[in-house]
Amino acid sequence: MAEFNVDEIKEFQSRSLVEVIFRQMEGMILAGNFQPGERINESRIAALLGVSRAPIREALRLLASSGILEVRANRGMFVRDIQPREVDELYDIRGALDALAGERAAALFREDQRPRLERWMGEMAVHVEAKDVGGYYRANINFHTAIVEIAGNENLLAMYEGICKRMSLFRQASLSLPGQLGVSLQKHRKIADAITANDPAKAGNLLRHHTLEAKKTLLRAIKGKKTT
Amino acid sequence: MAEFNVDEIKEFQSRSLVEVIFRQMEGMILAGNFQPGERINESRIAALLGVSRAPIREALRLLASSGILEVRANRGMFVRDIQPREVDELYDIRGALDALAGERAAALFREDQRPRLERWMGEMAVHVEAKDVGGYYRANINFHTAIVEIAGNENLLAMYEGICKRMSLFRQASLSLPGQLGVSLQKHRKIADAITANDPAKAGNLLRHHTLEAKKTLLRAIKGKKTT
DNA sequence: AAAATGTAAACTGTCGACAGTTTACAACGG
DNA sequence: CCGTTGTAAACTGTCGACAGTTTACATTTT
Repeated sequence: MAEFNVDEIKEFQSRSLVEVIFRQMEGMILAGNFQPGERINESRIAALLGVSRAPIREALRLLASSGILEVRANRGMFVRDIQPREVDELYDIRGALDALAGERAAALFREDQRPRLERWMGEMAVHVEAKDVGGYYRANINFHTAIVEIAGNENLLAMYEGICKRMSLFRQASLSLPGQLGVSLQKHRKIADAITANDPAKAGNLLRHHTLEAKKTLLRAIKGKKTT
Repeated sequence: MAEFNVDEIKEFQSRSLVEVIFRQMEGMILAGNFQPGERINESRIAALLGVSRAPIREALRLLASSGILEVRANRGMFVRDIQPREVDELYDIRGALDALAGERAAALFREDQRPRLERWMGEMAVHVEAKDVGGYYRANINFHTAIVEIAGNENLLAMYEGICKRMSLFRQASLSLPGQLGVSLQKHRKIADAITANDPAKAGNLLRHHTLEAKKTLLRAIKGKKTT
């Protein structure tokens, strides 16, 4: 565990305390400040944030229900250690949601939304050029999330983001990326084109296929390396 | 609000208190003991269950994150009042998950799982005969849930059940059922056959189409009646 | 009579403390 | 030297109480 960004904590007034704590903790866990498997010490966090344990516990329970933490009775909350088996499951779900999002996005797309897609296409290209795997990973997620946003289904967006967050807890999440960098760009180009051409069926199928491929590549990379 | 089933509360030992409260409250809300829009009074529930407010609050926060309750700052938790707009969203998501589940279930199906599907097929038939809309609604959900279980993806199952629970909060959820009763049985027969024949593509397509149809029927029924 | 204002009750948000369990560790026995 | 047992520290789970906000109601004003 590591330093706290106490700045945001001060914005008491509007948001409720547990929401602020929730966001703060989520950010820190996803940023890697806590290791998977590590226990979260309620008292310590309460002391660091200068609040009592009650709101901390409520926030942690929220993180547990979103799949980022794990509750063990009388032992506390632990950062979840996502296993390949679960990544497999999550990828399948993400694929189904991606396909739905692609269909709806293609159906609803309007020209003024084009920059929201092209922005991330551009960023991905830059990161491929620079061989910046981390940057590419983020731009890639942002691209897909933009599609879900355009799909205009708030519940879908919430679930999608939840799945992405959980998957990012998987230690070797970006293991398969290096090999994909080149091919990936062209696939995303086609996806963006199908959406901007208002072709739901095509966008849906491309996305379904794309996510399935990504999953296979990752799982193959894991079995190849066995780095744990 | 109404009576409490205090029986289950006694099983302290194994499960944690907030889990018991969570299940208890969830059951009561879904059973209709609380009206959509109604406020949940923490103190009253704490008194009724004979515990303090702390575990109650943690359980309620969980229910809020699962979409059953709504948090309003400094005003408390309210039973969510699901609107047609959101049912529309949830149906689309459920459709995508149904299709995925159908594909995976058809791929993984083994003969010894047949009774799990046929049981609910039988129940649906009985309820159609008796024109018992409520019973049919439950058997129908159980049938689809059985498919998701056979798909063998625990995360998918959790999400699926979450969506079904939220949809059941929609007041006119069963509005469209009466008209469907007859046709529906044959459709489900085909779905079950595709799964037991290990035909993923067919099962997936049938389910996708089926859910879409159900959504259209319901939304049409709502607009027709406008009963709110 | 309707609107505005002020006040008390009700309720949520947060806190500090205690009870019960788990964990870490030292003393003991093989 | 290794395993066992017992004890203390650490931590979670729960509680009762208080502070601050919202809500309901009675009073006043137009």
